[in-house]
Amino acid sequence: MHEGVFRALADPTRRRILELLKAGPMTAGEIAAHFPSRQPTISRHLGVLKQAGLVFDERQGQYVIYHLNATVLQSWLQWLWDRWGGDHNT
Amino acid sequence: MHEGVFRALADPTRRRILELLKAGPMTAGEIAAHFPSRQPTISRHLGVLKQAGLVFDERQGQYVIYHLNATVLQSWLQWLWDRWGGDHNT
DNA sequence: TTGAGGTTTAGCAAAAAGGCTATATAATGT
DNA sequence: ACATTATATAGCCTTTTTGCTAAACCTCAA
Repeated sequence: MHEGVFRALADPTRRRILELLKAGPMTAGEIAAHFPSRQPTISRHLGVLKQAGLVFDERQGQYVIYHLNATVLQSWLQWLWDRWGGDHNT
Repeated sequence: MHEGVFRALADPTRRRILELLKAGPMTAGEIAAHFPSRQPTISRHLGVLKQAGLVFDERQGQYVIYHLNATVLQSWLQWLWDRWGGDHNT
């Protein structure tokens, strides 16, 4: 169920992308500008994140805006915690 | 810092190994017996988990007993939650 | 010291992941 | 229709990961 999430998070660049998006939505181009990798490379990372459900995109004119999918991230974290977390009472 | 953990958890077999060890320590052989893969293959997975700090081993005679390292797992989870978790008040 | 059981290491082949360039697609403005 | 900007896809190459077999390494018992 959360397999894609684990795989997606395995890459440091993808984790940094999520960190970026935590601050708010961003176009693909803006995201790419934060990394040394080429635009198509980042585009593919975004694809992996999207397929994992960690982000979603929204086309706005010629731009594609990426959003963090906090819900999926949260539910994954919850699932993790349930399985491996210790005594967090709630 | 937690890079090894992310990489280690990316593989489903390794995650299942951790699940197994949650129930208690186990010898390498016992662990391997739970999987279709060959024993050397599992041995290498154990090596990856060990390097990530997620398990530690203890030789007992000819056996090598693997333990889950709950501490490392916990601190990784904590770190995750601090970064991406929502409003868990504590 | 030899033998057997348990585990790891080496070395290889196949598959997956990541990066790049070139090209395609989408929307915009002229 | 055409050029321009933004993004995605294709195709290629290199590196990493994974699984296997064969061989080495440890420990125990005889």
